[in-house]
Amino acid sequence: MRYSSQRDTVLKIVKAAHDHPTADIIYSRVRAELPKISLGTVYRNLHVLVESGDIISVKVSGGERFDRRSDCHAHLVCTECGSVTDVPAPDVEDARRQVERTWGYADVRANTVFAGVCPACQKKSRAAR
Amino acid sequence: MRYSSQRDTVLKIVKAAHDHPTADIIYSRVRAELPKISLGTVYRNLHVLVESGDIISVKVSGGERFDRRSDCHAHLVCTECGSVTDVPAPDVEDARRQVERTWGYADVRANTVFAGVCPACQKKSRAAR
DNA sequence: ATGTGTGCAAAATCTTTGCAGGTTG
DNA sequence: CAACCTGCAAAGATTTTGCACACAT
Repeated sequence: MRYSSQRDTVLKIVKAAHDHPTADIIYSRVRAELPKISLGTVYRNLHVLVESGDIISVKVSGGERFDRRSDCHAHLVCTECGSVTDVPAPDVEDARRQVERTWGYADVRANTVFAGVCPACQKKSRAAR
Repeated sequence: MRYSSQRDTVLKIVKAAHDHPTADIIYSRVRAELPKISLGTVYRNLHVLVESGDIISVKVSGGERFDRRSDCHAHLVCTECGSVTDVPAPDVEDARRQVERTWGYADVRANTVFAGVCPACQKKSRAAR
């Protein structure tokens, strides 16, 4: 993996983000520093960075989002507004190992996603009635 | 929700499937019985059926897949071939309640996805070397 | 009759890729 | 220099939607 200012900036932007941005949002933030960068390059670098483990990708309804934290944690998604929040990961190590053993899968990683309605959206839907 | 043969058939096909098919695969299976059905109708009905709780949708890399089972269980995804398998859900009830309480979210549901390399793909990648 | 559901096709997303030229080591 | 990376734009893939007509209740 070779140095490039584009990759460097993409990484910096994701590491600075606390809102699990989409590729498109990352694109617009990176453009503030590198106005000539292309969306294709952003996608290519995001995937390289996921591959290298510097960042992680979270699949939720609405598409792929990127996460500055690469350590073990779970996500809490609002089903109304789509916001994503980091939360501590529950311990599923026993289940993980059991799945690995029982189904013969290799390198099994576990991923927990909680989904519900965030306080702001609860308020909004109460007001609508 | 009103009756239609299209919705009825989509539901029947998903309930009969054990392979977590994509919308497109469901489309082709439904067409065996209803050759005139359109892909748009399949999408519309899949979402209605998810909404009503008859089936569930699983988001994995590569898109949305649909699951005949609507009861509590987890998924095991192969990162190579993308196959999806049902596995027993680990107990994350304590964590779920804690998230609900701590972040003030309503109706929080938990979802666990395990990802690894399936036995068949392990074999394939060993053969490649 | 009335409101839902459908087929069709166009459009809207979102993501990937071929290519020619630039950059890094 | 050789391998890698980029910008651009076109192509892909997937999902949604407007419309006029049909069907269920």
